[in-house]
Amino acid sequence: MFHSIEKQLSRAFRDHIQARYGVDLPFGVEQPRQSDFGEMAVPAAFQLAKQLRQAPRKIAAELVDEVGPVPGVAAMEVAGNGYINIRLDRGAYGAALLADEPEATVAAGEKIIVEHTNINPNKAAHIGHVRNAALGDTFVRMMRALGQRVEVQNYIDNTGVQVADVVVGFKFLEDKGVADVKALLADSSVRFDYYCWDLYARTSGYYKDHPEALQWRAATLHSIEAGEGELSELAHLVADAVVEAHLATMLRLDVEYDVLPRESEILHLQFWASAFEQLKERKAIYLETEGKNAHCWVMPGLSEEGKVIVRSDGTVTYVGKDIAYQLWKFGLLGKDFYYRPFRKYADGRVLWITTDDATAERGDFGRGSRVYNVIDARQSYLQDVVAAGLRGLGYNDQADRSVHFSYEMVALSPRCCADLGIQLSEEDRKRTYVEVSGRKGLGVKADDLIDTLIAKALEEVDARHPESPAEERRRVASQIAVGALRYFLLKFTRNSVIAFDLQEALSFEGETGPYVQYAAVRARNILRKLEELGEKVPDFAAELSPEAMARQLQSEDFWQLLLAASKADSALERAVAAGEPAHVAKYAFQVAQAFNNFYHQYPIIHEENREKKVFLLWMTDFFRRQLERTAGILGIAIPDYM
RNA sequence: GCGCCCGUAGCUCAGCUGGAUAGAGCGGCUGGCUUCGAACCAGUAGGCCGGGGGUUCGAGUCCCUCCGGGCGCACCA
Repeated sequence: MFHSIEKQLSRAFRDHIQARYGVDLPFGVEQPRQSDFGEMAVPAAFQLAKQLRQAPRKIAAELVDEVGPVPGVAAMEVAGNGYINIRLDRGAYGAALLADEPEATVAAGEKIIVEHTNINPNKAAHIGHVRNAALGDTFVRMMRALGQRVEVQNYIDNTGVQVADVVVGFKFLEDKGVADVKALLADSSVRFDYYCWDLYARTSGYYKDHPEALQWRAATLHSIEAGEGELSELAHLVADAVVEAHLATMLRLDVEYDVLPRESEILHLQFWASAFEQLKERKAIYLETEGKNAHCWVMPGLSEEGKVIVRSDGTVTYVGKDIAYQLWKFGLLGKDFYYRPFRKYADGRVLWITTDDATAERGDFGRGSRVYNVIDARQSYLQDVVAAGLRGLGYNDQADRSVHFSYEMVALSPRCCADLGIQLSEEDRKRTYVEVSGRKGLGVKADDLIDTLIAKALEEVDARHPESPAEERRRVASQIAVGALRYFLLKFTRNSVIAFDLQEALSFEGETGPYVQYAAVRARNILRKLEELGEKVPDFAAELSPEAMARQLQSEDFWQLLLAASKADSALERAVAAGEPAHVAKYAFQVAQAFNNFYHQYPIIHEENREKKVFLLWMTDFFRRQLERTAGILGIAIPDYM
């Protein structure tokens, strides 16, 4: 509601300024610093003053006189040295919210592709991976909430060096073959992804002292590429099992995908060959004849030496494959995968996986008009190379619509390392944070963290609801844990490095997910309590006349509360435009805060004046809906009780 | 050396395409549970927005410069 008035207001002023002064003036509707200035402010007179060479206050006065009425706006006044402050018609505003008029959403024509998670399937997921997934998943939910069509891809690099290193660990360090690994997989006392976590760190360490062991890696990669031999079979065993583990971990956090494109298919279906032909044909890369990159195919431009795309031995680098993949996402490659259904989520959504089996189905994946790659900031150079590849092929539009949705890493605070018993060097101890490293096995595993959070939440739930069934308490604790974790990772803006602190992440008070959940639970409790007392939740539309609504909203307090609760669409649109899930998190917290304030200050069920009571109940229900919806966009469920 | 990011309250961070008196959480201090459950609420202290120039009617926000910190710049992914 707030947002639709914002849009109408902005349009009215823009049209009027265009007609009256002949200027197309892009300006945003602001929110005044002080609430007694009104609900919105238009700063257009300042910008116009520059062009018209007149005093802003005079222009503002003209605008107010001439712009004409805007639906929902009760008054406009000139303030300061040229602000136009807007006062809304409170009764009409409340009545519109009561009528629950649906907001106009964007017509979903084009498809947006979001790639996120993208964890190498060779070890357990860690906290940094969870930030990636939380950001990607939330951004997807945000766009879907605006009515956009979004496809979620989780790319699986099942043929890369990292998988190969774990295979090397199994085969050459532990002398385990296919049968042994299968036995390990069948052993329910072993968490396979954890096992690989340690093994990967061990193999990486081994290379350091035994550089000759790198030939094992080469042999493994060769076997994988050829698609034959025991090493290749081991690689598939490892990657498939770890992918399963990752999907399970992510499902705990309510993260789901539409399709899993795998590198093995990119290899077997020769995606790279098609991309290579295009790149050569359009001269986006050239064969270097001298210098250190001699005999390599190189993409010029980004650095002095250029970026090697094809090595002198003829193999393609990671970026090369990524260019092919990016071309496919836009439907520009001229090739497609085959697909088979991989699993069905509880909500009915089917997750597909790619296959090279030509008898399998064709699918409706890729061919996006806009692509977001959720990848950490350290890879921005490589993402630039990919975009440059598109440009080199003449796909400038697609390059522009190819967004590196970057975010900073999750590091560990020194205190957190101490809590986890991680030994630090003298040097690291002085730093404000320590970078996690899969190679060193240094990091917080996602499942461990979730388990710890659930245990802590369960203590709280047990203390408060000892009478509830254990299974139910467990579910509530799990929802609280996920709420806490997702909120914690989302409340930071993307380019802020998170110095992960266990104690902070375990907090359920203040600006946290549980705070938001608690507010929603309280709102529900009131409505439930009412029914327990033998009353019915009123038919608000029937009982609250426009006059009654206007009367109640004369209270400045109520008005401000309702205003705060009704800005979801405005907040959401800004957050999507800025690409910042943190803005939604912040908004959710503000609504929760407003509700807690309301809850504390006004007895609702015991209110004796009928009109006021109905109004208060409506406010409670309105807050509840807004809290549930906003939390839902953050991927945070509301427990039955807390 | 080159490129990107960061520097705002004791700590962790917001601050929307430049706008009115710089905000929140935590921590500190003071108060509030016989009430719709206190995972809550109210109050309070705490700031040359890293330094210096500039652009502008107006700068935490844009430009330049310096200082401090982080991350990239492989025939690894």
